Amino acid sequence: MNRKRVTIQDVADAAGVSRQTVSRAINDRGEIGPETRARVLRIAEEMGYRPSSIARGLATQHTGTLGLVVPDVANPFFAEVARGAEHAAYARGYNVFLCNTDEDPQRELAVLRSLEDKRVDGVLLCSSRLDEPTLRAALAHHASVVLLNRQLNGDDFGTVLIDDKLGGAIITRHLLQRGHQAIGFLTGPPASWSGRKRMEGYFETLQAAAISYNPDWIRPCAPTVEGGQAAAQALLHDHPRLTALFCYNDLVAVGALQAAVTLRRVVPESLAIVGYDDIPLAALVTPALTTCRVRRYEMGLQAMQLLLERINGCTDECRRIVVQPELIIRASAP
Amino acid sequence: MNRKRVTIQDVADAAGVSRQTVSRAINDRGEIGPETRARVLRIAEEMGYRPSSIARGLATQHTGTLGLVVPDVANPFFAEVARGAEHAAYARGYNVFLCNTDEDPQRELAVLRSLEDKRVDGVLLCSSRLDEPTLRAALAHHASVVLLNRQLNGDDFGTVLIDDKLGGAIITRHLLQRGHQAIGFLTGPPASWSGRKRMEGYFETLQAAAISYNPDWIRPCAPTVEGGQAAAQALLHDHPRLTALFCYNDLVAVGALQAAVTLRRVVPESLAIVGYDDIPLAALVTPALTTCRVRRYEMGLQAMQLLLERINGCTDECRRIVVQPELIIRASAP
DNA sequence: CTGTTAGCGCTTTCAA
DNA sequence: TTGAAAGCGCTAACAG
Repeated sequence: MNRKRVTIQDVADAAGVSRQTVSRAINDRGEIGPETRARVLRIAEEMGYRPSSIARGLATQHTGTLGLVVPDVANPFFAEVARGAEHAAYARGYNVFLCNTDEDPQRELAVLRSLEDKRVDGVLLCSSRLDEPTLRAALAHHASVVLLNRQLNGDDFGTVLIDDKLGGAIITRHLLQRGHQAIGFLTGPPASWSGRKRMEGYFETLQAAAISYNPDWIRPCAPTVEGGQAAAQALLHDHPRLTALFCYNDLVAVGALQAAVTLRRVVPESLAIVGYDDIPLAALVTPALTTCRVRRYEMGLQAMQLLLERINGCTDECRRIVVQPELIIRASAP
Repeated sequence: MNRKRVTIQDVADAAGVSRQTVSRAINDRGEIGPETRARVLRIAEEMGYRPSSIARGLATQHTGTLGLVVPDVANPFFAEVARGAEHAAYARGYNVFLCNTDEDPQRELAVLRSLEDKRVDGVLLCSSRLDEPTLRAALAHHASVVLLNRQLNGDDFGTVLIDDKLGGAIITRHLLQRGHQAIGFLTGPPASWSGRKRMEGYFETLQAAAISYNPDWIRPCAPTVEGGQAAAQALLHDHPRLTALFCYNDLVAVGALQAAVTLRRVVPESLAIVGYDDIPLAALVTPALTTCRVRRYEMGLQAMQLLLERINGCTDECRRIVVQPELIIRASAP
């Protein structure tokens, strides 16, 4: 089906020039006569010549490939980030390796290593779950790195962050304004940095309003519908007086919605529920979720653009992007 | 930050052997003394040596990379397929390039070409929107190809298909059994092959039951919530006597659900609605959607496994997988 | 403007 | 069992 590929040498022979000249023609370097150029290009085209990125990569030490590491592409959050990232990369002629970590640190390490072996020009690492020293070590051999949704101080990495503390504050303030005083908090995975930041926003807002809270109102949970369902059920069982639930993300909030049905708590009358992220689902469940919108596609796009700028030498200014979340009020916590 | 990479030569020098011997050690070929092997391996480890896939790829003509082409990763259907595909690839030590086509044939062509330049070992192409001759030409230079959700006869491609005709029949039969006779059909994009297949199942089932249908009950629509909303609204306006709606996918069905609210048609009492795919959303909207489940993760996984088998020489048996959809009965059409 | 000479880092012969 | 030579397909550096 596929005979041997045509190489630069084949084209050179057919055109009666050296490989160099062919190389110059296809790379559009100046130093070549316009007619030679045109002729070589025509012949290359006719022969169906396609330069091998692999050979080119070996020669130039640039592969035109990038690594995108996410916990799980099937998670709507990262799916959109991935889409934005891929778009930005495509626009600049890069291809991207998609890698799932499944939230498994071992796998994250393995993936980072394989990307290293593939000699990617840069890595966009989303929501890393590795501890600081391990992460630093794993990234040491990568030329350019952008971290999304994970902070690591003092290193030469680009960073894209959601202002989650602000998000936590926005939501808490909204609930306080609607008269809620006993607000439960499902924080997501214990290792989640964004979960902790949202919690800070929650704490500070409550303290600023001089409202006391009970540490037992705060529970970790898997960042899924099932996780939210289980955690909400347990929390509301232990603390039936809670009038509102601040959920780690929209999936958790949907789980909480289900738990509310089971426990015969009417939302929002007897229990207000707030999510985070504003995934498409948030507007489609009943009641629709009040949530904090994060522009995921734009985040992925900007993160990848940042990475590309850094690859192309800009490492000073091109350092840090902070994305502001935005309160979206719907029926679950009007 | 990152000094020059250590090469096989560096390791060879340090160990006082030839590059060959190092190569043999790391590739676990037999022809090497066990103690040399151990020593070389230890030194390589100490020096932090990582073989360059790129150089290896040039030498062996195998890159250990695969292409995954999807219309849109942010679409939950393809996100899950991508996850399954990536898992299968990872398990066998391959990396996968993620490429979005945005349903744009030009972009699909461009992406297939760039994958060719990257010398991927194989391509998993999902829901190609290219016409037959163009598709054939675009795939001609790829060694191994698996097509998912797209048929192309007589060529040396692996194929993974959903039995959509069966799906269409299953749904239609269910609706007939519940006494529906006037069943509208929102078929999705006119170019969609799966839409046509589902329609065939619909037709045949109605004919077998000697039920007449009106061609005007069948309407195309964008495969989105908005598309479903608009199309359902228009269709129900023109044909208020319809008692059931067969929707191209769950997103369209959710749109239809919204249209029903607008038109004050209570679901399912005054209008039954059925979706397709069983995305997570389907179980979470109110009323929950009756739908046809397609195991997307497994599809992606199997498709990639098929591709890997074909790459490793099995091209006769390893040809075609047909996935059976499954009726999931929920509240929207009990 | 064009060609020649060296690699890029690895594997694959083929000898020793 | 080990090593030397040659080459994968391309570009960089230097001549001419």
